[in-house]
Amino acid sequence: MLVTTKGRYALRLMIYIASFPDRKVALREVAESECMSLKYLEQLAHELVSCGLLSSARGHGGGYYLARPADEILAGDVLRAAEGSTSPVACAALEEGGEGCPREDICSTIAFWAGLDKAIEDYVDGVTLADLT
Amino acid sequence: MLVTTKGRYALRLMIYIASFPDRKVALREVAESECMSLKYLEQLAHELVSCGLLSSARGHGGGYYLARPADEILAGDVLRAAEGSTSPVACAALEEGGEGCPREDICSTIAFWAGLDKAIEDYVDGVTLADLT
DNA sequence: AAACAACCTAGTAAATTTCTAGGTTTTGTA
DNA sequence: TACAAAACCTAGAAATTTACTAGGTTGTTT
Repeated sequence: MLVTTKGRYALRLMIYIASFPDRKVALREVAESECMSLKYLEQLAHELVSCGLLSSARGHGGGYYLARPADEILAGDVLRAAEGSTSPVACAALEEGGEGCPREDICSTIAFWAGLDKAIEDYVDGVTLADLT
Repeated sequence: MLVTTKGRYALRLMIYIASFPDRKVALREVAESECMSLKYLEQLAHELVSCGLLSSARGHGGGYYLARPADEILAGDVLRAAEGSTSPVACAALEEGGEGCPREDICSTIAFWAGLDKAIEDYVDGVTLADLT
């Protein structure tokens, strides 16, 4: 499965936050409303902050808010932040700048996987968070 | 990852067999040539037979061969046979004839996942085994 | 009869994912 | 200034899935 629970949670979290553009959103609220583990959400939200998708305010009354306007955040950005990659296969030759798979020259499937990768990227990068909210 | 080792092995196995259209191919040969576990290949090949993609001949001199011409076997057929599905998420609402996810009516991401699913299906069903051989 | 190859069933080891646990630091508010 | 609420941080456990192994049986050709 290309997208795990983590990726789906990340997208739901981002959509939830995006639906309240005028205030900060505390994870406690998201956890209750979306039936997700608060502790898991905390880890996830932190990763999304690291990737520059969310900003946060600590302390009482704090919470998370979008780091950019919803129409400038791609679904692909969220999935890559959560999943690390949206690539359908773990094949070194598909990674940019990588050293490449030792079978690369004899592997007839590289181009096929690269094409699949592109089809997926094109789709997830064609939808913004604003489209989903 | 949408496609696991199993799916990649399945495709490589099918391509290998397709590259010898005039004879049966024993798995021992594939295992040695492609550096794959014979026992794992046996299980995999059996599944591909069950799904109607391969035919087999037992006994000395036996082996596997394509059940249909290579240009009538889609990459998607192979991946679905090996992976069970190529759907990027395990979301009941995406399965045909399923009962649907309990969050379906309030889940804003269903359509997004369905679209991703379609993008993937369109790609993998647009490539035949003959294209890869 | 012997060799070879598909077929079959179980189980195990490794990896990954999901989630829990128990904190600390920071900030607003009474 | 105490307190409550919230983000931040680290470690690890539980559950699941994946990849692979093990040891056979059955069928076919030579």
